Amino acid sequence: MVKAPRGTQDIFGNSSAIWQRIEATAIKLFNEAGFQEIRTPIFESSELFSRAVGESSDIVNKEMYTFNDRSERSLTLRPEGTAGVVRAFIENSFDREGLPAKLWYRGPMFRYERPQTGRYRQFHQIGIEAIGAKAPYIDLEIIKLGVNFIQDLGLTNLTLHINSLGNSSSRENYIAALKVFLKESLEHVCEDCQRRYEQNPLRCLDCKVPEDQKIYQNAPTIIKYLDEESQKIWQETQNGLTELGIKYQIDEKLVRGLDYYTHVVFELKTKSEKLAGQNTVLAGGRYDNLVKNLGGGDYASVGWALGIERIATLIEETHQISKLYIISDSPIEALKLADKLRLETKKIAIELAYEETKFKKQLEKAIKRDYQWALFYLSEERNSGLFKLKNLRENKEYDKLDYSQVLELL
RNA sequence: GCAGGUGUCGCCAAGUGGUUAAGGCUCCGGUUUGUGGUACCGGCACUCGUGGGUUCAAGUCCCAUCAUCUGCCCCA
Repeated sequence: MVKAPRGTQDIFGNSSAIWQRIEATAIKLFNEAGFQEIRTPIFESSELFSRAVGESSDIVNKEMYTFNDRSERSLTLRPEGTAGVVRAFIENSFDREGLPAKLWYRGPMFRYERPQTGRYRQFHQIGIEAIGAKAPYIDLEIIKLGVNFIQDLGLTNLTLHINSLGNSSSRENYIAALKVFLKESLEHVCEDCQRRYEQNPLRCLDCKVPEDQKIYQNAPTIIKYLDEESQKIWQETQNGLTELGIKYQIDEKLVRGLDYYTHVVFELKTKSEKLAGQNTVLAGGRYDNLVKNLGGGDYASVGWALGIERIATLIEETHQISKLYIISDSPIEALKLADKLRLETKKIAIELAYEETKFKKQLEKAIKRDYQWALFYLSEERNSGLFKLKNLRENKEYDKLDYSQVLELL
C-alpha cells in the first residue's frame, strides 16, 4: 500500500476543526491590525534560501528539499516563510506603496529532519512580517499580536522569552569576545560545541550538556556588548513591553537558528508536556539586514512565525457547529428541504439520508453521530405541511410545527 | 545524521515454532413496515509493516528495509 511520505500527515476530523479555528483566529487578528495577506510560491530558487537563511545554518546545510527541474534549475521547497515574502517585497516594489509593508502568510514549509512529536517534514506556519520599519514600536506591535493570538485561542501556560542580538557591529564584537572566552575551554566541552565554535559560536550558549553549561555560566553576555544604539533600542523594547502589560522573561541564551536576526529575538514557549522537547510554538525577531542582503533597499524589518501543528497539539477540542438530520422516506424531497433550510438558517449543518433506509435506522444514525436535531419529513408531514422536530440531546419533541416555527427553533 | 524502543483487522489486543490467526470496541446488514444509544442474529485479517533467509513447519527465530515513538543535533 502506498503511504503518505515520512514526516507528512493527513489532517481531518477534529484536527481539521482545530486548524480552522487557529487560522480564523489569526486572520481576524491580522485584519484588525491592518496586515495584508501574501501568497508566495511553495518552491523558490535554492539560492534565495542559502542567501537569506545563511550558509552556516542547519536548515541550509542539511535540511533543504532541493531538486533540479527539467531545465536544470536548482529549486528548493521553502523551509521557512520570510525569505519568500522578502523576495516578493523586493520584486514587486512594495516600498512604493508606503512603508512599512505589513504582510502575513500561511502555508506548508518543508525541512528534511527526523520526524518526532511536534516535528514534521511538511509542517505549516502562519507568519507576519513588517518590512521597512525601524522603530521598536513595530516590534512591540508584532510581539503583542503574537501574545494576543495565543490569548484569543485560550491558551495559557506560555511564556514569552526575549533577548537582543544587537546590530551587526555589536554582534560582531560580542562574537569575537565570546570566541576568546570559548577558546580557553575548548578542550573541555562536547564535540558539538567544538563544531559550533567554528560554525556558529552563539549556539554554544544553549548547549544541553550540564558540564558545558557550568563553563558557560561565566561567559560574557551579549547585553554588555550592545553599543549605544542597540542598548537604547533594547531598553525601549523592554519599557514598551511593560507599558503594554506583557509579561516576559529575558533569556540571554536565546540566539535562534537562522542567521538573519538582529536586535530583538523572541519565542513563546509552552510548559506543556504534550510537545515533548519541541516547546517553542511561536518565534521571531528583527532582521534589519535581510532585505538589503537580498538586493533590496536598506529596510529594517521584524516578524514571527508560528507552527500550526504545535499550536493544534495544545488545543484539546473545539466546538463543532450543531447539526440537523432530516429523516425522510423520500431522498429527493429531503434534498429539496435541505437546500431550502441551508439558505434560511445560520450556523447549522443540514444533512439527510441519501438512501431509502428505514425510519429507525435513520433516527439511530442521527443519534449515533451526535446530531442535535432530527427533523421528521415523511409522507405524513409532507401531506399536512406540518413538521415534527426533535431535540435529540434534550429529548424534547415539537409536533405540528409550520415551517416558520421550525426556523425559529433552530 | 547518531543512539534506543515498537510494528497482528479502523481502534485496543491475545498469541513465546506445529493443524482452519482468540477476544473486545467501532462499522455494516437483519430481527416484517413512524421514535433512542439496549438485547439478539449475521458480516468484517487466505493473513500478522514489507522483502529475503533458517526450518519438515514461522505471527512466533535471523537479516535487511520501511514506518512510528523517545533522546541528541536542530527547529515552528
